[in-house]
Amino acid sequence: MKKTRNTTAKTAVLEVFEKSRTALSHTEIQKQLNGICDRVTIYRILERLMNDDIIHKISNLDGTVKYAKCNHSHQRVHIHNHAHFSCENCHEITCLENVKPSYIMPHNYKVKEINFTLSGLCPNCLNSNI
Amino acid sequence: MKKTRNTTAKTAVLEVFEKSRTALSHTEIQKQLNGICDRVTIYRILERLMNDDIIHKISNLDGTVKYAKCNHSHQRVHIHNHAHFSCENCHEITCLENVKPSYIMPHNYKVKEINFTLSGLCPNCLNSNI
DNA sequence: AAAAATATCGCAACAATGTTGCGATTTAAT
DNA sequence: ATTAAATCGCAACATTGTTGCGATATTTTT
Ligand SMILES: [Zn+2]
Ligand SMILES: [Zn+2]
Ligand SMILES: [Zn+2]
Ligand SMILES: [Zn+2]
Repeated sequence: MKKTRNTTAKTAVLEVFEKSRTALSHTEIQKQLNGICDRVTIYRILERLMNDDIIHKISNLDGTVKYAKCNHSHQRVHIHNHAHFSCENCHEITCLENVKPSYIMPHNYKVKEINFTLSGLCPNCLNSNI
Repeated sequence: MKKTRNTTAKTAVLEVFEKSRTALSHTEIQKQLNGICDRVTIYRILERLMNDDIIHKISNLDGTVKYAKCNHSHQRVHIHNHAHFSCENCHEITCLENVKPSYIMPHNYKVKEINFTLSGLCPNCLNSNI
């Protein structure tokens, strides 16, 4: 396994995540970075951060992909089994760290990862009475 | 609401779904149609079929999007709350009609749709001892 | 059956997102 | 300071999905 390095770009990306309450898409990250580095570099940084279990990927029903910081980084077995919420109005995606689905699988499947995304209206947009 | 029509292309797409045991991507459908119609037409047919609750969309963690026939088409309230399984080896995606997650949401969220996709190894690939 | 209305289609053009190769640069270890 | 390896920028490409518009096909009306 390669050893990852700390670079200016990587630090900048991490700061963007630190500042954000919600999950971020590649494009949103790029905008906030303000030209600090190339588009491709961001993709590569995101990949490294995922390998290092520092961020995780969230894939939404509409096909959009976002990333969020893991705030449980140092567990022995690192699994993202929490749910995510995607607001159809403001398009924000947030981690619901405390929402974990329970389910019963048929035999003969080996489950390694789950992706549980709920969509609808977030508290903000619900109150705005859309 | 527009009234949808039955066209050659639409019928052909439906036949492809009928023949398939697993969910299909736009590209896979296109290949099976063998040039019967344009790429764009397939997108438009898929959209119509989704509006008519004949197929549903499945979005995978790796960002790929597939479609599958609904085999519960004539319920009053049409919701896809079943899980899907995505095999990391053969990349097949199948509906697990009987697997439905239970979960507890915080207040103030209005959930309209869920997307629950599990990934790992399907029975076929598990037996092949990968 | 012919005419009118409208849903669908094909094509071309575009946009967004993600990937790859490679030489140049930066980082971390010696 | 030297060296090895990871990272970067750039250009080029691939894939996926969208839009506009004139042409075609289907359905409804007359
Ligand atoms: Zn919202
Ligand atoms: Zn999360
Ligand atoms: Zn498989
Ligand atoms: Zn399904």
